[in-house]
Amino acid sequence: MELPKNYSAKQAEARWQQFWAERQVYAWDPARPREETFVVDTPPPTVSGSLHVGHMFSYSHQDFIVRYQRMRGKNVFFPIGWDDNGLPTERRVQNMFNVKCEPHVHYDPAFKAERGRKGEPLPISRKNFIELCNSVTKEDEAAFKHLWTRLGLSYDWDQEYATIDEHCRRLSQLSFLELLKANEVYQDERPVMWDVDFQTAIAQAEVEDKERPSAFHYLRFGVQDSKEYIVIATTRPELLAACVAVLAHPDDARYQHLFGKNAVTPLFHVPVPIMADPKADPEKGTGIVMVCTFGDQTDVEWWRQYKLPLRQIIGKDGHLFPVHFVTEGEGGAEATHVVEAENGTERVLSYAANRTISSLNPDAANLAYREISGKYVKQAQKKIIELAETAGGILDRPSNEISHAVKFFEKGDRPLELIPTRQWYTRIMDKKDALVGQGQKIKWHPEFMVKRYEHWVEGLNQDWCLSRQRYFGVPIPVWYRIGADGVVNHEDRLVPRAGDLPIDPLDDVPPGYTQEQRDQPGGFTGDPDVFDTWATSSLTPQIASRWLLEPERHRKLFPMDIRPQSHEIIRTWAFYTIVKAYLHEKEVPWRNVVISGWILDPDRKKMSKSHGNVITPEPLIDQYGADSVRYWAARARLGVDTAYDETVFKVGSKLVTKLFNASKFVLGRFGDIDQALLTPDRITSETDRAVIAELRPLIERATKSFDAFDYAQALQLTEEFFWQVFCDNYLELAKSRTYDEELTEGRLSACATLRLLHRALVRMLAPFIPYIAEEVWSWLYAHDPDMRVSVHSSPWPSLDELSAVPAPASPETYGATVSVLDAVRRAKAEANVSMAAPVARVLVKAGVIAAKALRPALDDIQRMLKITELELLEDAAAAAVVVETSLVEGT
RNA sequence: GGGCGGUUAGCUCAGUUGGUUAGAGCACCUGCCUUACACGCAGGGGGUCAUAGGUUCGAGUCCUAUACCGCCCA
Repeated sequence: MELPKNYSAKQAEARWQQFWAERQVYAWDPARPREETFVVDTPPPTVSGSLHVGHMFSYSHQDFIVRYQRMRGKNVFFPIGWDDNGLPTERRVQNMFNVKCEPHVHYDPAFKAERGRKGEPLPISRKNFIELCNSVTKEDEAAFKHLWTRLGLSYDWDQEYATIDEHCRRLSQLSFLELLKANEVYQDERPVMWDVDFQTAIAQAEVEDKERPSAFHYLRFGVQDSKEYIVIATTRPELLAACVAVLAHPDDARYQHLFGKNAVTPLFHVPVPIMADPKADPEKGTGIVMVCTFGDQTDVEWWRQYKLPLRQIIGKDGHLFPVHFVTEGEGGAEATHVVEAENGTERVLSYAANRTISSLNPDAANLAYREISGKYVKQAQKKIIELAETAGGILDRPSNEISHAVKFFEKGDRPLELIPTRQWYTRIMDKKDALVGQGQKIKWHPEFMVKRYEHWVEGLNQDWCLSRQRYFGVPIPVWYRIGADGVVNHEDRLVPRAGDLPIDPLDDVPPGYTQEQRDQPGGFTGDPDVFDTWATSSLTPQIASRWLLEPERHRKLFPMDIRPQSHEIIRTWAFYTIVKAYLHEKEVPWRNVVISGWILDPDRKKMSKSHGNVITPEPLIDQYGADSVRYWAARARLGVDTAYDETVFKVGSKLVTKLFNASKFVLGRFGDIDQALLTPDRITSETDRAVIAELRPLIERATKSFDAFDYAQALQLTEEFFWQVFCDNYLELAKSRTYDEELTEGRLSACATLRLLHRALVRMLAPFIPYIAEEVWSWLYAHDPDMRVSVHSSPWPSLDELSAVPAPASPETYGATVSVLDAVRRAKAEANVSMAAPVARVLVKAGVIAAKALRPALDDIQRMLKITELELLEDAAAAAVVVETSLVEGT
């Protein structure tokens, strides 16, 4: 066989990609039983995010494990999906084409989006918007698929899915309908965490605390029918008009005499009750707190507990909306909610446009409110302080600056507000203990990661908000009846038949109705919202197994064996998936969770677009080759964050080159010899048996590591053995025998050993560096009767393969031999001569056992190091092997 | 403030469950073009294992506290 001088990763990669695809090397076989199957719940990456090295890192980790399992004979089920549904895609489309979705705009079938369009965002219809999202995700998916293929990830592409595709929409809606039947989801109108820019509700899992500068402002509240005043410290003075009560700790001596009286808000002159509550912290501010609808979660609790009125002044868009102050009794009761027709769809609004608040001085209150009405929260705050300064006697003392945690939507730019809206929820608060228990039934790798899950579940404080007021998502498959009076009855739901799924309630019609009845009195209306993207992503095991659609297949795949993922999504993806598996089947979704760490930048900072330290993956493959990139990923242990270090790619390249060269060499040594002459029983030399004795513990330890998902350990052990034991020592030692002109026993023994070791090592490196491994496999072993054409379908090395080779007479032969090699090589190095330089005389003194171990290896040692005269002295007193080297005769 | 993890050579990381003199790669220095490989081979310098206590015949490894870094949660 003619082999090139250098290995061309680029050419080899393309060739083997095609080979693997054509031969269906990675296809799952649905006919084989569950016990022989290894099932992976692969994370579908968010395709709208930018590709960076972190992707190649964690996705390679799964592939090491999967390739190992495949070689262990498992029928591997390794699907891949794309998470394209949701906000990131919407945002990407908005930025790319400078458009915005306006549901009242009519569909334009001829609409053509223009990339990089200038000017104001162009309003387009919901349908046009979704079409754009679909086309953009197609492009993004292609980019990911391209990268995954180049990286050599061994997915079964027949199992490909996308979380917005028809199958996923069907599964997601089916899951919802099942949970609705089981009363595990419900709809409720209550304050919910709301992003004012995206104008949607969000769930606890998507909240991020950010440290922000703020200030305590000290406001003097009057006390009704008294000259006294109380000072309240607040960070949100703009909510003053939404104040509904004032609370202090029941034991707080300063406020005892005030409980039961009314405080009067400054500027707006609204009387509010002064109440005692143990949750008020006497140490915070002045110990007395104003309750507003709504400043924070505690306000919500107090509002509920004391049935306080709702004075919602912040709108869904983050502006303060108009409020009218009146004398008590005038203008009717304070409204809480109204229903408003919006874009032809009945939509609940959480405030009354004509709402009123009773004030002791409505004229002054209205005058003050006019100044802040319509402003954004932040500007309103500034204005309120100005008004207080101008009015005088309100600010008790200068404000003091603080820094505190403010809740943000993880993708949002402005603090979250609590806004009462109608949303769908999944019941999880009543299952916290059970969910902790489910987490404990799963094995986490590394083990301590289970704590993150447990703490997250224990810290949950609200049910999972499922609905999002967005467009590119899985529609909530529900319609509502409209009464004869034209009012939507949210209690009176219409649901689709399972067989009709997936549906879009804004396009499709509920059973028994016609399109003409949409949004008409006596007719129906569709739920306008979509699901939280996690409502679908949490079903990846069911999506892949096809669950209720193909129960037989589901039983073969669920629960799955492993869930690989990184640690930041334990609270989202892992958590929600555990929730769904529990709700639907009281099962764990997988038996193992395998957690990858992160790639940090060289300064140990998280890589992110905003830091500008993101590294694009593809050029790294171009430069170093896929195997080297995978090697880099394999060096990092599970769960451990690793600083980005490009020198590791170079180390990977060196390993690839070394394997190429060593393989070329062994091919040259035994490639032309009839294989039948190179069977393990031909291994008769003690040196050869000694090195095989070294291979046994390697196989055992690497196998054990891989079984525990510790691929990094397996690589380290194998690489070390390959380089040091195989290349640097054994190859050199056995080399001269392989050059015997006749097919001597010694030559055959050496060649059979080279073959045995090399054939095992190539397989053991194959999960990490699959391209070069397949390349050299194809030269030598693809047609061995006990092997397969692809190294990746061939069996992982086992001790059985070595059983025909007896153990060496002495277990110390290898160690003793190496110590002689080292000593003589050191002598040559110190004399600054070539390793090929002849050695006149070497005297080895060794104890009885060591001498016995060494004797059969002397010939190999002598030939390797070019020693003219080699003498072994058995010295019962020698504690160790002592080597005296004379390079030149007589020295 | 609570929890989890980390801190080992200039850099990136191992350290097989407590056992000789703490390792590797990169970088650095010295040689060597040896019939696979100079992307190589041989050799060398370089560490108070964050700090302070403790357990033990013996601690990088176990315990306690502290400091710093990171993540998660209030």
